[in-house]
Amino acid sequence: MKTPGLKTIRATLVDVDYVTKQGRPVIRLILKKKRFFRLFDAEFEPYFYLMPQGKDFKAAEKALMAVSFSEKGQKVTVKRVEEVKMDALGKERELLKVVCHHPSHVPLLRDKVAHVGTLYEHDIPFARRWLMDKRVSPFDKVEAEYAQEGRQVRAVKKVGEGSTALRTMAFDIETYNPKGEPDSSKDPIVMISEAIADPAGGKPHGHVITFKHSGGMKFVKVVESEKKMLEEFCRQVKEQDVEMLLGYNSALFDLPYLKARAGKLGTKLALGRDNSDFRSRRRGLNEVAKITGRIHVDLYPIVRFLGIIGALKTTQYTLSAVYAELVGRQKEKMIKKIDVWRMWDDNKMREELAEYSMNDAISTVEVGEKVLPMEFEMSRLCGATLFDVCGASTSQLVEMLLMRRAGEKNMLIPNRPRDDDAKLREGPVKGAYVKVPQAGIYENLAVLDFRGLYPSIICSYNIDPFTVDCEDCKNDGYKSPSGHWFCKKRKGLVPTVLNEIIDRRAELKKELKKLEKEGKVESAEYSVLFAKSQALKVLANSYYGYLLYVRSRWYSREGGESTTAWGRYYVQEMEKRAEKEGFKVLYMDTDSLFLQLGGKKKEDVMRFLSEVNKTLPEKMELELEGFYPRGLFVMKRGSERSLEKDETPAGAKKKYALLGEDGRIKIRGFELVRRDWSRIAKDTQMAVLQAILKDGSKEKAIAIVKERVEELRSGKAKMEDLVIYTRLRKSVGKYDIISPEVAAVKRAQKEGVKVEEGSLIGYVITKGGKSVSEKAQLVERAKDYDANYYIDHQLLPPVLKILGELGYGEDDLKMMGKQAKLGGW
DNA sequence: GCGGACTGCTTACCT
DNA sequence: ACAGGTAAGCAGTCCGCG
Repeated sequence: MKTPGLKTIRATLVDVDYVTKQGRPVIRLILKKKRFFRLFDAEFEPYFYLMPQGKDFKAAEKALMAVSFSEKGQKVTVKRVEEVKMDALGKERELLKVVCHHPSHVPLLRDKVAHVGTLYEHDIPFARRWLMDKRVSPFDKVEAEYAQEGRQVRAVKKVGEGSTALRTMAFDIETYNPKGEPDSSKDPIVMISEAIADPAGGKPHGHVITFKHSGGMKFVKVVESEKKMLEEFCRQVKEQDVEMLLGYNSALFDLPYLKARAGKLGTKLALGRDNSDFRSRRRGLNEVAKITGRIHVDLYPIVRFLGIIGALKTTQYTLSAVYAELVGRQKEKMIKKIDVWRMWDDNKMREELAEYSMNDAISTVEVGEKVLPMEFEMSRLCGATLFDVCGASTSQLVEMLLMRRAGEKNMLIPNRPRDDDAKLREGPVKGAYVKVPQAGIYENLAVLDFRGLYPSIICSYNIDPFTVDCEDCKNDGYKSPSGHWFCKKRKGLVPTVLNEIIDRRAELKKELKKLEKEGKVESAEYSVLFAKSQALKVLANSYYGYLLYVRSRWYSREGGESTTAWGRYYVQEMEKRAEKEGFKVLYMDTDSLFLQLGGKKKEDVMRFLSEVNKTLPEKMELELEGFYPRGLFVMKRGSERSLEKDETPAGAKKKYALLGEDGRIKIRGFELVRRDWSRIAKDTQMAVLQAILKDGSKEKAIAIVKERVEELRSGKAKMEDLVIYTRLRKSVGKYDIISPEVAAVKRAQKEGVKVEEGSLIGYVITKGGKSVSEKAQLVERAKDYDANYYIDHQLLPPVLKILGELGYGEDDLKMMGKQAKLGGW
């Protein structure tokens, strides 16, 4: 495509946003070739769709064109109206496309034209709309034709996959904090560290900028004052031509603090390419910050997101905890944040503080290297900027992708429900099936599960809000066990997109396997493919939840109900077949079956799998999760009594331990995987489990328990092993019931301790008081501990449950409990 | 007034 | 501010007993 007077550039599209110039919106692109390169699009017009009430399109058009009003000094009118045909809410319809002068007019017009008809797509962010309509995504390689004058884009198209390599700097600040929390109106920033990522994948390197001598290390740069330090930091960002700036909680802490100090000291925080600082914007619950001409990414919300979807095991989201898990080793330098001010004041400690600070910035880069690849892929996939994707919830990601595909298919995007409509969608939906296990120890188990059960059902049965109970397919649609049926003629958007995701992921997994065979696990190619596969997995697993999410655009209660109904049907069908084959089905949860092999062999399991898979719909597959020499299900609390009647003891659901063939133990649901149990209880339960599953030795197990009881009783237990952690989800006053953690917080608050809503509370049960709540004290304030509580309520119950399965009689266990109470060991 | 049974609130887990 | 299913502890209440 060559047009006279136009230039062409091939580069990676990195970012899109818009500004207003002389009242008109101008799309701004950042492309990257060697450096960032800006292009503009002043021609792109904001618009929305309108479905007129009644059939009179001409009258509607007239009414729209007649709208004219002023708001905040600007005149608002409709620029143009076009008639369009779209696949709208399940059928072909005519609609009006209403073109406006400015994106900010859309919400203003919304109310003024509501009487003409129903509005659609009136809340699509303008830059995203541009990406959708131009059919390009961030991190695509694009070819753009532009007029040299004003760098106006005339045409843009995707020509391949772009590079995600950006010049990346991470930064971190240390603040003076004599009061615990720093106060930006008084307390200076004492150090700023910055680390530059090595494009070749090596260790990051960087500097610490400070204004007092901090040891003789090379990386420390001493300037005269705090003000000079801020200026030096900005100068570095500029000089290094930083394209991506990373921080950890930088949107909420570092950047605002830097800005406040800059204001106080009479200087500017010139981080942007236009020397501006940053702009904060609320998004959902969290705040995000944009820096002009660079990509600022706060890793904290990303890490939280990974935690929520279960990709991270840590329950603490401090940089060091996250670093330890992601990078696989402890951070080199650890200090307590409370000590920063003391270290700064101490000439001998300042060097250590500088090392710590440097280390924080370096760790931030490394955490970024672990979590960003998936975000890049998500951005490419959903056609939304990194800014939009980072820290977005799974429902937002699913929705971004659906909206994008809807646009490509000329399908109208359904509206998000209003608050009151969302309320109407509330109400219970029957979910998965869970089989009650029989408590006991078993030998030779096989665990089977359906690969991606819900996604495969949604695809196989075309489950979508606009295919459900379709009139044409009343008699020959896909009939779900819940009584609804789904169209066989038109494929819904949800299953279409989900299908693409599943197929693409299957391809990627093949490629990954191939690379694994070639020993290329460490290669860059492998990590890119892995990140893609991760992004697809996150999305695929979110569609079912999204169907039932009351605020979703593609909500379908019937679809969700049918998905779980089919799920229950298939997993129970597999149970019947397995039993018929001669396996005993011990336990099932949602998509999995635990078989007891009994006299049968592994080959019988494999044969069973291939047999049943022949009969399942194409997208559905039952897989072998693994073989386990031993497994344990424990009694449900309170079901001990039924033992007297010689009934089979009912096991607890969602609690089991399996011994793998490799000797590893897989544990689900036990106290020892919960953070609201003390470490001593969890460690002991683990030790007992090991002794029993691995060694089959109850003597060993009992010895461990005795030892720990003695430790507690004699007062030798370490405080840190006694802490119970619980999240304080509401503010203290809002609780109907004063549980131990709430009582502990209340007591601490009375003495001036500040506890934030949503923070993790660590408390210890002490000797003072009658009820557990009265005895609870925050760990920092606890002086002693109540040995009896820890023995009877923490240590013994979890282990007795396990020992109970070893034929260790109930009476023996009771004795052990009593003896513990009496201290008679 | 007491203790046991039960309910409801709450958290964190499983898939 | 993605879904439902589940265990479990503690507070608080109810109830029978005396």
